[in-house]
Amino acid sequence: MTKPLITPATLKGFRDYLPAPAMAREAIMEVARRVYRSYGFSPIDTPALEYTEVLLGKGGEESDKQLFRFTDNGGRDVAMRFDLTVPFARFAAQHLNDIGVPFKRYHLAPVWRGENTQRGRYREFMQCDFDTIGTDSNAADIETLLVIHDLLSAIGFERFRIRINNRLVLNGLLEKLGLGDRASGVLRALDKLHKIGRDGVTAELCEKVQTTTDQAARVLDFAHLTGTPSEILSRLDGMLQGNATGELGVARLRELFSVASHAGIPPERVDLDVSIARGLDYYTGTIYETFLTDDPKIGSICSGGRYDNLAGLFTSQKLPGVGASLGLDRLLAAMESFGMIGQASTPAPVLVVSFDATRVAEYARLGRMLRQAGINTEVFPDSRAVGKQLKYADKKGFRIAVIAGEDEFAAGVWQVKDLKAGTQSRVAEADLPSHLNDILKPA
RNA sequence: GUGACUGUAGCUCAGUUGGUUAGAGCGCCAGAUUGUGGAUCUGGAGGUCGCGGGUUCAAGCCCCGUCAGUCACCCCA
Repeated sequence: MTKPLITPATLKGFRDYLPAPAMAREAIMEVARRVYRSYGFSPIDTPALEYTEVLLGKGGEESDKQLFRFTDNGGRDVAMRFDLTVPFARFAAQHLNDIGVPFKRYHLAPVWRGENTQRGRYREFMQCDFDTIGTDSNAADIETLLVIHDLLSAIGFERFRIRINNRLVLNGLLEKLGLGDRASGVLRALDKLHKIGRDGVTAELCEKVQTTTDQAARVLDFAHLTGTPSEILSRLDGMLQGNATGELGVARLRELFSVASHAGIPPERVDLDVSIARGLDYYTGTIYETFLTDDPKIGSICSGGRYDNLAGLFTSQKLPGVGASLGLDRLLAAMESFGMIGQASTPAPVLVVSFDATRVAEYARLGRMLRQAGINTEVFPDSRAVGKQLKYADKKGFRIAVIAGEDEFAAGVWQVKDLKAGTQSRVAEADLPSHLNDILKPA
């Protein structure tokens, strides 16, 4: 009588990571940590599960519907976080006395959304957030742009565009048009300009948002501004003249593009795009979206913006801030389609072949010696045929095999086989670390 | 959440108007090669046709449900 087998399966939108993609993911996380730390952001962590009331109502109705929500065994109404920003708001309010302001933190962690899946859209995915809270200064907005740029650049991307806008500009225009009360509907329609085009947006504005055709036309004229940031900004000066909100937005954008240029950000990587609005309701100032030139369909892979009052739900203390989030799993899906994920499934470049079963101690000792020299090394556990072990090394993506049998032990040397070059040489043990490093260095 | 398409070996796929033991390439395992991977040759293993029902003498193929993936909408990383 055999036990019925359980079908091994993962839930819709939840995925396993095999070694090669898992290593790519960890590598990106290490880059993100390094870049964030280089700007002085500190790590924090928060629980995956929160009281539902903490998460509800902050990201709008849509995110409420997407919550993984249930009653725990103690009868509490709980939910899994759907982003890292709302838990951060709770965290900031709760620990304000300890953290002080301004406060800069980064947070790399999975989040969960019960929405329909697609390539690059999962129900569990990793976000890499960084935020600066407790300051209104435009310097923080500018720094956010620099971080996004340095991050993508450090991951290895060259062809990407950061699209920037400022909600103050949009709000100023809407005030002038008498649409201030319908801002979110207008912004939502406008955000689709790149997708559904001018006529589509006009239709949505007139039908869903109930604007007049004249209002819709003026919104679209505005949204269709193209050119360099400074060209667009001069046009905006005229369009928003006399509106304090709009003028402030333009001034902040002007400073941002100017500083970015002085800081050496390549101009082809930053766009001023007055049509982007972001869905999330809590952004109030600068807005960022990042698209890969070679895979725009996968969506924004790093987005964020400025908000006036992060923690208003939790404290009367006003906490303005600005930040952004890298969508790690979405980025990884894009990298996979570019063939940017390596095929190696081992983090060790060196395999010590177990040639002679009576020399287990020698192989183990060598492995330790190489590790102490900073070279990741695996010792094959079984004394199988050398050919088998080399085949294993080849398949797993080891760069070097170190081999020794009776002859080598007698001569006091090791055979070093470069699996990629196909070359082999006899090396005295004392010279081994430097010899191996010479082979590994270019990679 | 709404709508559409797809699901056959580890992978990519073929499979006639429904018709007997479901095929190929690649990969995998073994051998040629008992001290050396990638190439070549020979042999071999591997399939509940996503899963569950239904129609039929007969279902990989038709119908319903379900799960998963993809695409669009919505939303967004």
